[in-house]
Amino acid sequence: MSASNRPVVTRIAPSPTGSMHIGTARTALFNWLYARHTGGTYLLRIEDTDRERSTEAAVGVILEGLKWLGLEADAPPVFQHARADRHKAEVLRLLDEGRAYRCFMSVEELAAERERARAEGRTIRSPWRDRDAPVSSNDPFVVRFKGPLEGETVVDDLIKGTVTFANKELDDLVLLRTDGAPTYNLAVVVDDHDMAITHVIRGDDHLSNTARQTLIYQAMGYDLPAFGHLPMIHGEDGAKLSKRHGAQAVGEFADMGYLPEAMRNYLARLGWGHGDEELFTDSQAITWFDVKDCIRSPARLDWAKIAHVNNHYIRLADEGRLADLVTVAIAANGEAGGEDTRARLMATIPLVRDGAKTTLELAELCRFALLKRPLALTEKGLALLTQETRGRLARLAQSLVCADDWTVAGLTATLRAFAENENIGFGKFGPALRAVLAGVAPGPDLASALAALGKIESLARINDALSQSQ
RNA sequence: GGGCCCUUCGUCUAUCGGUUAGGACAUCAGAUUUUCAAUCUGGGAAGAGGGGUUCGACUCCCCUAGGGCCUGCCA
Repeated sequence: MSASNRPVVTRIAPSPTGSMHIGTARTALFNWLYARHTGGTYLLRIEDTDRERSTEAAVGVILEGLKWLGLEADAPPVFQHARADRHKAEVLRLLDEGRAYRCFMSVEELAAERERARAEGRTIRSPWRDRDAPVSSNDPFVVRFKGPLEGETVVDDLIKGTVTFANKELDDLVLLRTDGAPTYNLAVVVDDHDMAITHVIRGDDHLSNTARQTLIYQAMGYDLPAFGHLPMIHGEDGAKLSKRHGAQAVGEFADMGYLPEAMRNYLARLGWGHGDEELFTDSQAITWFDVKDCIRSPARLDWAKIAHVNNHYIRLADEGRLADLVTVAIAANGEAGGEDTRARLMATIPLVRDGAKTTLELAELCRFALLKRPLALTEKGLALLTQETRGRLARLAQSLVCADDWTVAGLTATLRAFAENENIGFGKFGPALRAVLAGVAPGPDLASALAALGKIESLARINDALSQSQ
C-alpha cells in the first residue's frame, strides 16, 4: 500500500532542548487538525538524538505544553533515542548495499573542505565516497549517505508545490556519528516510516532537508509520505521570533493569562484561513482544515489580535473556570484571598469579564471586589469626600437600603432616580461613590460594582467611609 | 559563496485572469459616559519595483530588490 491511500497518520516531532516554541505549537495544531479532519491518528515523537542538549525537563515542558493546548497525542510518545539500534541496523543495511560509506575525514579536514566548497560555490564532498575503506579500522569514522551526483530530486509539497533540487547540490549526509549514534536526518526517515506516518507536516526550515531525506527514503526502499511545509512564525517586526518579542514559549502564554482555546483559534489563523472566518470552534476548524489550504508565506505574531481572540473566549468561558484562573493569578501576586473570595469572584466576574483581554486583566478587574473593609482611601479618594458628597452618599445609602431590586438594571434605575431627585448629574457623586466602593482599583460602572459587591458589602463600604473622621 | 522558499491595507488574511480588491485586528472620528473598559456608527488604509503573456493581470512567466531557510558528527 502506498502512503497515499493508507489511513492518515500525522505526528508532531519536537526536540526537547528547551522551551516549547509557539511555532511548534502551531505545527502540532495543524497536525492535530488534519488527523481529526481525516479521522486519522496524531502521534508524538520526541527527537532526542542529541544527547548533549536533550533534557528530561524539556520533555516535561513539551508534554505539559501539549496538554495545556489540548493537543495531546493519540498514543504515548515515541522517544527517538530509544530506537537507536533500529536506526543503526538500517544504516548498516545501506552500507551493505553500497548506498552509504565510511568517511574518515578528520574534523580539520572537514573544516578545510567546507571552506573550499563554499569558496567554489559547491557542496562538500568526501574523498572517501568512492574509495574502499582501508579498514585500519581503529580510526574514527562517520557513515555518510551516498547520494546521486546527477539528476534531480523533486519534492511534491502539499503547501509549497513542486520543488526541484539538483542532486549535485545535495551533500552526503552523515547518517551515523563517530560514536555510532544516528543523526536526526536518518532517524526521522526511519521513524516516520516505522510509525507509518502518511503526512509529514512541519516547519519549512526543513524543506531543504526534505530533498536529502527523500533520497534516503528511496535508498531504504520506503514509500514516501506526503509533505507539507509550513512557513515560520515571525515576531511583530518580521524578524525571526526570539526572546525580545515577548513570549515565544507556550508556557509563557499560559502564564500571561491566555486561554488554550484562544491560542488554538489564533494559531489556526496564522498560516491558514477559511474565507472570512475569524472566530471558530475546534470542530469547525476540524471540518474546514486541509493542509493544502495553508498559506505559503510567513506570518507575524500580532499581540493585539491575540488579545482580541482571547477576550472573545474569556466571554465564553465557564465562570467557575475563570474564578479558578483568577484565584491562581491573585495567589501568584502574593495576595491571599479570604474565605469568601470565590463567592465574590463568581459575583464579580460576569460583570467585568467583557473588558478583560487576559485572565490576568480579569483578576485586576476583580480586585476591587476582594478588598477588605474598611478600605483605605487614597488622598484622591479623600478629596472627593467633601461635606457635600458625604451628604449625598448618606442619602444615596438610604435609597439603596430600600432598594430591593439589587441587579445591574435595578441599581441603574435607583442611581438614576437618585440623581434626578437630587437634581444633579452622575458627575456630582459618581466619583466619590466609586472611591468609596472600589478604592482606586479599576472597576466596572457603578451599578455593576454595587451589584457585584452585594447589598450588605456595598452599604458597609459606604458607611465605613462616612463614619471615617474627616 | 551556492541551493531553495516567500512578497495584497500597520498585522492576519479573501481573491484562485474580468470585483468600486472583501473581512478581521489595530488605528482615526463621532455617539454614549461616573473611572477604565465595553458597546454602537462612520472614515482612512494594500497588490515590493520593472519587464513580458493576454482583449484584460493581484492572479501566469522572467528579472531586480527585500526577507527567510538549508548549506552542522543540531534538530
